[in-house]
Amino acid sequence: MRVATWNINSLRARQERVEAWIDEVQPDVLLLQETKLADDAFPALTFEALGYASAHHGQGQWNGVAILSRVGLDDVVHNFAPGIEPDPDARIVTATCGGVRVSSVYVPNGRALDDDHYVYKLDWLGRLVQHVEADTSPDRDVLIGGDFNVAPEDRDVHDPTKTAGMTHVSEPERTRLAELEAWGFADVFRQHHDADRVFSWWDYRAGDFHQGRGMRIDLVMCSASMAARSNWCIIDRNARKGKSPSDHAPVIVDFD
DNA sequence: ATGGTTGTTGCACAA
Repeated sequence: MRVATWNINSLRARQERVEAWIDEVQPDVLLLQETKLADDAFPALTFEALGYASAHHGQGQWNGVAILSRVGLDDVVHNFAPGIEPDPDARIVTATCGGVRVSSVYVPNGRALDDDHYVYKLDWLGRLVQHVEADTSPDRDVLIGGDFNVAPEDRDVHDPTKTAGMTHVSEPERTRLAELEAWGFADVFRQHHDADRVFSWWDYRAGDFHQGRGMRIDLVMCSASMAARSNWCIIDRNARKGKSPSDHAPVIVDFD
């Protein structure tokens, strides 16, 4: 089973590219973030024609997450699981696909360490742990993929001296990721690669992509059984090239 | 050099 996650920074602006990429990569499950669409504008019929069932949790102008699956799609939960304080933003959707409990997440950016949005980000990551506790169990096949807006380690940013004091690298954010790992998740990219400075996001500005200035903030977090089944993981940086790319590259994982 | 770009029921704000 091939699972991929991709922050496409507006599905409307990226539809053609996304379809071409699906045709080339043939994911069984594709998690999308930042669709920037309301639910009634999500092109479910287009994806259905390509062989994918879909679940979308959107709000319009900003945010919006989706799951596409050609291996079944059941038991959809929009937002956090019942009983957890709902997020007014559309940032998480969960479904069971091919026997795996899958979530597509778009973690709040945080903006700056002294911004209220950063407090919201930390709280959101805490609620994500509550969500998996309520929704599933670490001894099951569980996968959360998406834009975590956190670089797990200094080797995941181009120059830690330049990002010090900024969001995405702060200790409280990394501690929240560690809490997810304590629950039972592993950052599956690191099961397969030790290399430093492999990125999934590059700012559009200042030629950052071509200068190699990015961060690895798009993660696939897997429960132990899924991590054991994973046999290959790449970040498809080719998808960041060319005309009108997203500022994120997809992460692809294959499972036995 | 605190620069630059992309997206949106845009004309400011989020990333």
